[in-house]
This record gives sequence, structure tokens and C-alpha cells, in this order.
Amino acid sequence: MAYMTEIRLSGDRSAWSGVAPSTCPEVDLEVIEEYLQEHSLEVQPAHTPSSPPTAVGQQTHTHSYQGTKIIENSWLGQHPYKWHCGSHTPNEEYEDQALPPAWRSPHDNQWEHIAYSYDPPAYIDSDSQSSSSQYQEYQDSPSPSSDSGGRKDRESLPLAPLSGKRKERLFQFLFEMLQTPSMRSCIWWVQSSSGTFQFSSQNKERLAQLWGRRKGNRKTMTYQKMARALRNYSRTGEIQKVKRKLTYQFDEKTLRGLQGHSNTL
DNA sequence: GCAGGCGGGAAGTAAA
DNA sequence: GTTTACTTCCCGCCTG
Repeated sequence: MAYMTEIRLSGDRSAWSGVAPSTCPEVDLEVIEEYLQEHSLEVQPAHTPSSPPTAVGQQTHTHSYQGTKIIENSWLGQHPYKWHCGSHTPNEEYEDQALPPAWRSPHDNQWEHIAYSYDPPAYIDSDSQSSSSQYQEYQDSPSPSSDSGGRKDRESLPLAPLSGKRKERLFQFLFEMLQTPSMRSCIWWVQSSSGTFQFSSQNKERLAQLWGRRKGNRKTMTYQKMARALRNYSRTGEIQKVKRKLTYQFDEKTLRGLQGHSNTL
């Protein structure tokens, strides 16, 4: 499956430009980092990248980039924070809709994670939004996920309801970053419908540092180390490496689970 | 040849 | 004490 996509992608290089964003909004990232350091994470970047990179197969949804964007992150209740990427308080729509991909408390038998107030996300391909509420299906069907050895973990993916508080997983973090417009200079969808994403060779270290800080690592996280963790995902199948520099692909089910949460809750 | 990226083994760590 | 999910280090290979 992953390879089918890979073949498709590599077979049409021109169509999958996966072009690295030219802009490098370091300011945003530094603000974020500073923000993380202070443990009270609230960011109001002056602006999002002047010309947000548009990944292949990714139509720009004009309605999303100018509105207020709020990412409320409860990270298992450890580091609650919000990222304000707009200028007005967003809570009205936030409260009205059951939409936000909130990764709720495990106690609610739901994921606990993040919530966005915009709908639909601009950074998701139109085709990827059709995934809607497949999380249920994902949850309920033990399904033949174990198509090969080493896949037993798939059935116990953290996408399933958790019995207790669970640490945030790297792929969840990456998915969140992919949904965060201000992070597009670090990571972006190459083809969101297939779950293919790419790191910026310029800013991958920043993203890694962000991950390391979020995890509270003692040492600085580097892309190399983060990529090592990503390679471990290939054993469980959650993320596969695509034969293209700095490019990876979410497993179909992992992606469905992630999208299900970002689209239906 | 070199730098950057990749692949993976192995040992360590921290939380559940 | 065990398991999980990384983290850290390291070495070798590949590619542009």
C-alpha cells in the first residue's frame, strides 16, 4: 500500500513537487520555542508565512487562513496551552461545534489531545476530508491489521481508547504539526490524502527540538534522533519511509485514526 | 571526496 | 519487575 503510493509519487515527479517552502518563518518558531520554555504556551505570530506552502494535491482553502486558529493542547493534561494564530478570541465557534479534533481525556474513552477551531483545516486536501468518522471503524474493527510480523502492535495502537493516561506519541505530534499552519516551514503534507509528508531540510532540526522540548528530554532532540524513532515506526507500520528525502507516510489506519479525530470530534 | 540523509543495532531511560 | 515508546550513540551505506 505504502509502496503503491510511493510508486505513484515517484512515477510522477512533476506532479508531486513536495517543494520545500521557500519562506523560513524563524520568528514563529522561536516564539514557539520561547513559549514552550516558559511553560505557558501562547503564541501570536505576527503573521503566518507570507506564502504558505501548498503541498501537492493540496488545495488552498481560502477560508481557513485568515480566521482565528486556535490549537488547544492538553497533552495529557501536562502542558495545557493554546496557540493563537489569529487576532480575535475564537471561543464562540469553538464551543458551538463538536468539531474540534479534541483528543479527549482517556477517561472519556476518547483520545486526549488537541483541538482546532477552524473548519475545515486548510492544510488538508479536500479529498482527505472525506475520511470523516472512520475512527469508530478503526476502533471497532480488530481487522486484519496484522498482515505481517511485527504488526501485533497495530491492534494496540494508542489510537484506541486508552485505559490510563498515555504519553504523547511522536506520530501524534507530527500530525498536529502538520495541521498547524505556522509549522509549514518545518513540515508539510506532500499528499495528505495518502498521509505523505515531508520535513524541511532547513527547519527539520527546529521541529525536532520542539519535539524534544515537548517530551522534556534532557538533551536537545535532533532530526537524526527523531528520524530514528520514525524508523522504528516502520516496524509497527504506523509510519513508513518513502523513497524520497525527508519524506514519510502515515499508515492508512494510523492516518484514518488521526483524521477521524481531527474531523469528527 | 564530502555532506546530508538513511538504516539499523544496541543500550539506556522514564513512565505506565 | 515488565512493557512500551522512545532516546541516545554509533557505524556503515547510499546519493547528489
